[in-house]
Amino acid sequence: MKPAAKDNPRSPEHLEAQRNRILDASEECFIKYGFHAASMARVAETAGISQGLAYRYFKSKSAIILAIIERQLTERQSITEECSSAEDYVRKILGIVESWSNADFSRMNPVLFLEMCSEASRDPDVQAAITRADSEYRSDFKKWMQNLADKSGVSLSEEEISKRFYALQCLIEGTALLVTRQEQRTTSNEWVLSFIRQIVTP
Amino acid sequence: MKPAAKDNPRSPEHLEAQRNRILDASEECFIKYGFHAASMARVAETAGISQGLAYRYFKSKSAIILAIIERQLTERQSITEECSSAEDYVRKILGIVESWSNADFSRMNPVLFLEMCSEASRDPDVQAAITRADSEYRSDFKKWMQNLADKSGVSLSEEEISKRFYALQCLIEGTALLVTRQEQRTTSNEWVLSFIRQIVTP
DNA sequence: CATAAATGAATGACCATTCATTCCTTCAAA
DNA sequence: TTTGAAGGAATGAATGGTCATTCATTTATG
Repeated sequence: MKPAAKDNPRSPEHLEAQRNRILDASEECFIKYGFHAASMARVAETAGISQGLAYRYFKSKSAIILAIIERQLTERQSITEECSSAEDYVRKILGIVESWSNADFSRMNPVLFLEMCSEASRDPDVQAAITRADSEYRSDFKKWMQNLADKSGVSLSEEEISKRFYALQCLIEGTALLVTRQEQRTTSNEWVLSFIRQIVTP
Repeated sequence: MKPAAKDNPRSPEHLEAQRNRILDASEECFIKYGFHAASMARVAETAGISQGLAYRYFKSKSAIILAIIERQLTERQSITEECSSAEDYVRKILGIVESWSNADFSRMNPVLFLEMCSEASRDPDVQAAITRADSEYRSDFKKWMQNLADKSGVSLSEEEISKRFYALQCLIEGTALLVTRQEQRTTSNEWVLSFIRQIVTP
């Protein structure tokens, strides 16, 4: 019997695991110190590897941030695919906003998101990656919203759905921005939740 | 006759002008490169002074970011004071959101705002400064909203107004976050404006 | 002349990236 | 089954550069 593939340094599984270890460590460090203030030395230390090895897996430090965006996109796609019903979709969105409001950042970290947006305003590659992610989200939302409208016998134009998506983004990302600087939440976000419900009502 | 005080290096006016020059240059550089990636050399060059001089006016680089927040707070206070009527207040808020949507960042720069929030998640001093600014904004809003409710004969609790303010912040800051990464706006933000109007309706 | 503003070169730390080297697995030949 | 060569994975010290901050010195004013 062959040894377990996972422990074999030559196996594709090992390579991908290493890659993910580096991405995990990078996320951790970017959140803790910020993208520019996080050194590759600390990323390597956090990942438990040597500094040089990181450059076997990623061409440069900024290549890592692109890979993080890509990975998040992939993870999200699998989530979307497994949520079949329309109710699932909005429940998932509300779930993320509410978990953030309760300082639960396990699903998607708002500080990391901020860090990426900051970088997007300067690095065109990062901007392109995020724009691509945005349009995937939008097209998902369109599909879902169109379907919901059809069931209610309401007709919604492409443009109308785009406007709603823009408002939805504002609310989600506004929440992300707010929670990054509040030690503890004291205010309820029921207005935000009510607005989100308005948006998803045909 | 004495020479004009403005050109006199010993006058308090000159000292404050220098200080503001450094703050202006810092804002410009933080927007352009990000807080950690902007070097003091470049800040000094942008301000047209020597590197050492910046340290006569600010103890350290992070002291500058605190001073920027303080200065914005001061500027905003004078704006609030000069807007007497209730209509003025909401017109001002709508004006900011709409100017951002039209890529006009002259009033308050969203990228700079992002940079500060990022830093707040790591530097407690920055967090404290922003929290202080937040509560000034909130107390302004409370005063204004309470007044508006009274005129309409509606009674609004402190808590209710806090909730509305939280939602207002979400919408404003969500817009800020979105505009930092879109090359050109294609979507109208009429839903966002409608939500803001709901918030300010007693 | 005394004093404060301003300079800019110097300092020591730290950074991203590279590369000569070592470690480890594979696999074909004995 | 053992051997050893081949080559990819991993190391970590070295490199060249940049950074924030300091300070001896110069400049300008009252």
